[in-house]
Amino acid sequence: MPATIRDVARASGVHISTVSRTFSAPHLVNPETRSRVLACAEHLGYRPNRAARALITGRTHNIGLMVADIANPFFPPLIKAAESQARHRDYHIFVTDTNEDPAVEEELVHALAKQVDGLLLCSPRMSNDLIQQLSREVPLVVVNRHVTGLPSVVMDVGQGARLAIEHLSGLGHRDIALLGGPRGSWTNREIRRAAGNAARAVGATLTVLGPNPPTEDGGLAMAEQVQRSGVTAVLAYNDLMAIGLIERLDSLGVRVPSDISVVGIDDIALSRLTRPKLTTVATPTAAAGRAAVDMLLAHDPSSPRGRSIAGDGRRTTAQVTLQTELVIRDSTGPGPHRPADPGDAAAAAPDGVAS
Amino acid sequence: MPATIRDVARASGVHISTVSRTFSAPHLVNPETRSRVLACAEHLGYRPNRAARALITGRTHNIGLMVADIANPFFPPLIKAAESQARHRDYHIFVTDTNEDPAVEEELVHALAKQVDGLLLCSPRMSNDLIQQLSREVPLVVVNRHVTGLPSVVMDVGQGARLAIEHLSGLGHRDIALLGGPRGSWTNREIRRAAGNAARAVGATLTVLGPNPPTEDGGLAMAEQVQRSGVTAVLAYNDLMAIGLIERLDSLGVRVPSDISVVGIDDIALSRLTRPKLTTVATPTAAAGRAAVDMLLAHDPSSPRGRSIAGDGRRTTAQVTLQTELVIRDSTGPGPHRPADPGDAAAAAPDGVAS
DNA sequence: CTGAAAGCGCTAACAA
DNA sequence: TTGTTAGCGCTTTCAG
Repeated sequence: MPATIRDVARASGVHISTVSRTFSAPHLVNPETRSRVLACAEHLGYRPNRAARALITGRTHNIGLMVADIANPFFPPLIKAAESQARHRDYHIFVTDTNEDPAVEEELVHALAKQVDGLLLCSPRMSNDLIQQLSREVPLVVVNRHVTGLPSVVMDVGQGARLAIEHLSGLGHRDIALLGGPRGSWTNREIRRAAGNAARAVGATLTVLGPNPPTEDGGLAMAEQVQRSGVTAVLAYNDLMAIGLIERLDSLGVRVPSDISVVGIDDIALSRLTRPKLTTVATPTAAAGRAAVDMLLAHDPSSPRGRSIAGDGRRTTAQVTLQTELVIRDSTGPGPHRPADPGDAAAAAPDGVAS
Repeated sequence: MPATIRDVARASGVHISTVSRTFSAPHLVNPETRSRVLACAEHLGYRPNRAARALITGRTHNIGLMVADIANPFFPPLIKAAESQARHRDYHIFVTDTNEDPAVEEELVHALAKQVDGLLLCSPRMSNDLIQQLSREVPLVVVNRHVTGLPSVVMDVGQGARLAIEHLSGLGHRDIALLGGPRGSWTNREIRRAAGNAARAVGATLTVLGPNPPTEDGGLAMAEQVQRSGVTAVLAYNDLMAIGLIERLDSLGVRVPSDISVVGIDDIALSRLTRPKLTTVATPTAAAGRAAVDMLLAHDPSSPRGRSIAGDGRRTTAQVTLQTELVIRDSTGPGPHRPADPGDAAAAAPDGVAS
């Protein structure tokens, strides 16, 4: 049986409220009493029961983290960073996998609401309306998406997509395909918008292919269509799709980058290990995990369920946008239309970074 | 403000204990009353507060899952499967990352003990003694390791290592290196033992190199030593190390599999995507995650903190061993000593499975 | 600075 | 079948 506050009180000869104060408001208790209580607690292996404490304080010291697919290599670094950040602030993290299913997402928010001080929704597939509505039940921070009125952390994939298109254009590519991601993905819309604008600016044509599942298979399945489309370069919604695409192109006899250049997005660990190594847009996933936790815990400590309040009493809705970078590796090479200055992007050092 | 049991009682004109029964023992309440209560609950968006319930029942309906490194691709499929299994049994999962640090592990067990009904320790680095001692505080299930008296789920990596050595021997390799994993890893000892025995049985010499960190870098760092050692084949502690090794060997001008054959262990998703595709021992990680959750929840429901009890009242300590298989891909090829029957393993179909 | 008392949301005997 | 009562482990007024 684990020791309770009563055991400690009895052992140290004080009332339970004094033991309570020793842990939750140490400055209110006489140093001598305090050290005696602490000694007894230590000896009995006592730890305050957080659930009981939560019942009365309203703060659980738990956080929920919802991701679409734990096995998607994009998420583990984010989860790891969030868990670490939370733990250092004395919080524990519930991790849940929604299988890209909006219905599961909603149910999970309800199920976890009472057990956490807030929820991190990573790349949620629910509608904006629903997310806003759910945010009345429990504080929410949204990652990889903008939802009006809610704090969010996004990676600037738009900028990344632009850099990718400019890189390809600089290499002499004018016919580029965009391998789209899942329908309803904010990231996908962002990439599409930015890539479209960038292509227009550099005078390239952009063919959008999709939507597709954001997986290796999603890329595999599109290889023939890419081949038929006659493009000389592809920007994929993420690295996994890019890798699947390259894989299948290879078995179709299409070489990367000599026949077709491919750029991914995310810079998952894997992208450094494939042959050819993948040119990709690096997104700072670990930083996003930390930032999301920080935003959630930035609430006024005295108002358990409140939103961040600015000094003048107005609500502030923080939006963090993290920069992305283009990492040039081996899956992109010269295209049919040589650029004005041949010594430009094409000559960039391998594994170089352009931002 | 979330609705409490009292709100529902008031709205439906019954006592709170009737509302309580409606949710935790529906058969004890009149069907008409029940549906009225349910309707009110639904209308108010009421959900029982699990923390409050746990306080009195002793069951939190939470599980803790401790892994050494979330970002290690071996773990995500296990976490995903465990989370899914737990959720379908109405449990939530705390996920924590210990950074391969035994001290963090111990602290985390204490910290989570009161908040969970049990803990899954995946590849823990703590001593057996400590684990046994901690198991008196909270039910523990150990994954990837045997601890006397505790339920455990292990993959039969010994069998896998034997298959790998036999495969290499069958290809004509007689000088084989074993790239060891981290010190203190049960899996590592098991591989080493089985590989040693198998090598002896087939008349090959086994050079053990290590210990090494279980990462890509761990493999990278050993490439030169492998080259110098003069072996023609390598069995690595895991796929990550195998991939790192191949990577560096390649840049040293050593080709895989023509110069050196390499076998990994785990069959992470990545191993299918590298060039050459990795021959490896597949470990059923998802099955392990599910099995571990099942073992933890297999306790007698009436004894919140008890161990599994056999019919005759004796304790049973379940040990699940999951089979592994050899997946032959492209990183292994013929060695200098041709086998007796050339049409044997060397001719196995690509991506074939031998078990 | 410390104790007494009330109560967080809920379940579990026990009566009625 | 339902209500009453006590209390899980803890924090938080309010007195003293």
